[in-house]
Amino acid sequence: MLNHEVRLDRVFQALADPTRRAMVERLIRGPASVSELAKPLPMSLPAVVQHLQVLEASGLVRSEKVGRVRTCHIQPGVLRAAEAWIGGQRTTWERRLDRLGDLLAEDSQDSEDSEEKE
Amino acid sequence: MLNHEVRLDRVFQALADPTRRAMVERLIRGPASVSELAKPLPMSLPAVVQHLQVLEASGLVRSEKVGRVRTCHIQPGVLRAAEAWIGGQRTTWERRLDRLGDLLAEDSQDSEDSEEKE
DNA sequence: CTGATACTTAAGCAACTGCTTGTCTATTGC
DNA sequence: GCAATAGACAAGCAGTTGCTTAAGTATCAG
Repeated sequence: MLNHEVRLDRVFQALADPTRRAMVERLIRGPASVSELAKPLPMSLPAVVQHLQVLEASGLVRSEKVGRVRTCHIQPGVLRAAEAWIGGQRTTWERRLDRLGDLLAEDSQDSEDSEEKE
Repeated sequence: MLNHEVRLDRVFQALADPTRRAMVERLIRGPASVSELAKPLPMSLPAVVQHLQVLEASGLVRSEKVGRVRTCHIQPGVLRAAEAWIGGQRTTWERRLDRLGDLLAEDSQDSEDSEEKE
């Protein structure tokens, strides 16, 4: 299960770099070899491979080598997990806003009864 | 406008640390002072302040000082921006799956006509 | 077999992170 | 005023990150 906290660390860490986000944006459109990934990027091939290792460690990307070419593809479930964490925070926030709204509504309607239960 | 790429960098970088995610999870339930934020965390107060600076630099959190206490609160729009980037990737992925599905459906129905347009 | 292709591995380096401790400055309560 | 509180500021330090260049290995094409 690999802790789930550590996994989120690695996913967000992986997405924190523009080069790696560009690689994700490329791979989301379909698999690619390492050199295809490297072609548009302004850096050496070993640098790209290192970014790829970060993406693989996060679980966002997998790759297999066939012959002399390594083909990389996205693992969309991990992307969804990151989205879910953020979404969870957002819904907590929205529920809190709702509760605050309810309290305000209560406050404005009761001038006859100053004590509410609890 | 502050480049939007750099902003995503900072947001994901901010979320990549478990301490900072814990601070976000705390603040999403309502504002808190620096020492309130620090209380559950196993580190010195200056360390917490440094994490707070990262969160502020990302735009995720704002704070104002009144008297001697600095009160921090979430800026939920920035959280939504990060969610939107991930969501955008996911929908691109899903559209791609749909297209692949369509192609497979075409392929399996036409044994009479081997050439499709383009 | 021979050269080109597609990576792989390793070492090195400047910059950045995530802490620490120590000191210092503003409030606030009495 | 005086002490306790809430935080600010700075230096230092081990470990990580994001590159680089240089040198390797394994395939494939002719």
